[in-house]
Amino acid sequence: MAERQRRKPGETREKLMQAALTLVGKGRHFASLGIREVTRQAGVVPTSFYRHFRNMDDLGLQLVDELGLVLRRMMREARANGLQADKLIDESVAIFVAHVQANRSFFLFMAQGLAGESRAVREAIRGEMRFFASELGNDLRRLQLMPHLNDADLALACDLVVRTVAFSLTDLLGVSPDDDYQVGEIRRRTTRFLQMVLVGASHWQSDRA
Amino acid sequence: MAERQRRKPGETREKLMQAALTLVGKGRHFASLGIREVTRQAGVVPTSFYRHFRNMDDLGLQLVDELGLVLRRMMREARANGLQADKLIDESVAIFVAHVQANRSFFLFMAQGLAGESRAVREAIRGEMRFFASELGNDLRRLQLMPHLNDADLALACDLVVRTVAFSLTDLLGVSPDDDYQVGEIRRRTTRFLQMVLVGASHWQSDRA
DNA sequence: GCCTCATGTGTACACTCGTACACATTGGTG
DNA sequence: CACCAATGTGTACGAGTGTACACATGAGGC
Repeated sequence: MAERQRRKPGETREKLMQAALTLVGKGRHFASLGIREVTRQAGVVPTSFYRHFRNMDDLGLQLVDELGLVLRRMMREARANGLQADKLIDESVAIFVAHVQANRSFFLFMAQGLAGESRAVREAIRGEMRFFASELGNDLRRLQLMPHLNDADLALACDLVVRTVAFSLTDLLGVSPDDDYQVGEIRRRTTRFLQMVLVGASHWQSDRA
Repeated sequence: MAERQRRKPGETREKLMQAALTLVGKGRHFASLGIREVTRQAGVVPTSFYRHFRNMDDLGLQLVDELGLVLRRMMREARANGLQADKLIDESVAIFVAHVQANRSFFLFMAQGLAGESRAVREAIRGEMRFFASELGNDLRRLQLMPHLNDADLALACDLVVRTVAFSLTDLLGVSPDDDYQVGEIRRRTTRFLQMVLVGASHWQSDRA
């Protein structure tokens, strides 16, 4: 056990979370992972698992927390990018696609968790989506786009945008990340969806019965 | 074995599929089900499984086929319902909600399968959604709504509608079927989403750069 | 310098799992 | 009637699973 000395605190914990993500990235579903399987992938003895997590659901919840960080990074980059409205959708979608490719396993976990086995994980992921939508609402209000919408309708539109992007996520995860053509098609298609949603939002007030 | 005599052909096959759905309905994820577990729920010996399915993925694929029947029934009912445009969205959403409640396990399976472990099941479910969207396109064209859209843009709008409904599906499956208030909220919210999408589609052509 | 706590290891046990094999019973076809 | 294919049953085995328990080792506070 000479190599034990250089171990940082929390290292095994990270190895276990990373191991779960790796398995998900290899095509496994999170709900079908077992404790032994994860510890094996992490190169750790099974009993070590319990030093950090009570069970697999607990590990899932902590993964959602890290997922939150990934999403926040993505938002920050999108915000820093540009403010001219015409290219805004296009570039935001591009940033989204890039982040998904760079963190494929995380987003696979997110897509699985939306209809996953653990209610707690499901709701945690939905919470992240709600947060994302509300931040988007803040931005749109600040940029004075959609000034004719009241708060409730703006929130509705933002929710619809986030849902649309989330569904595109499952498209994106279904094709090989190296298949530039398919990825480009999904990017274009997502952009069109969002354009259509925003056209709907622009004409919303005036069209209501 | 006196009770063996009254067995119809294919009965065990149905019992197995129903057993898988039952387990999914109880909150389990399809990806985490095992052959023994399903046969136990079906009241059948494990080896019987292989008389009808090669493995769990195979059973999943056959479940998707049955899911197709459920979706077609739902479409037929929606079509038979009414043709006046103003209430069309409202009533279609109501029919959707009713069918989800009546076939909860099937739709749970569908929601899980969208990001499931088996690529074949994933693509089969997407195929069903594509079919649904194309039928919706036929109807909209026949009813002469959205006459200003060319075929590609109409298909785009229909795809967006189907995605929006599919996401609402996961909302609906997340609340108790007896919670009338929450179910009603989801129904109203879904209706608003679809209205917004259709407003976007109506103003699509004229707004494009 | 010692003691304690957080962390990691090794062993063990009772289950469950997928699946192979041989056998029993049926309904339909020659 | 004899026979076959389809379908169901029972048994068996090796591998994998969750987790309990006792033990080892390092870091930090007294």
